[in-house]
Amino acid sequence: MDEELHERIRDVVASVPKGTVATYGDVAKIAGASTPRLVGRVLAEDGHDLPWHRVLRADGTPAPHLAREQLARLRAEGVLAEGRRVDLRRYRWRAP
DNA sequence: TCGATGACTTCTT
DNA sequence: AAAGAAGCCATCG
Repeated sequence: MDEELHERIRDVVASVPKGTVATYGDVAKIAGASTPRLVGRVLAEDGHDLPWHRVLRADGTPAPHLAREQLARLRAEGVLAEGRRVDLRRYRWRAP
């Protein structure tokens, strides 16, 4: 069932270390999702208990409606964002 | 069944 | 650099 994929995505998001961020594409790739859209969809549905704020887009810019909350939470974890863009070169998470 | 939508990415103009 | 289009998967009317 797709629950496994769901679970895998949640696991990957939960595996992102504090003070670090990951892109949807990376999460999708690591979790085994065929497309990053699935990650976004899963987070929108079951991401309420996950550090979804550590997941950004490929450009380092979060979604428009979440940007405010996202950047605030990231900043609280030590991730400094320039305007509404995060320095992925610096904070991007690397899979072990 | 078909068409539209969305926490996306990448290529081409 | 900025904008448009295509590709992708799941859900909803």
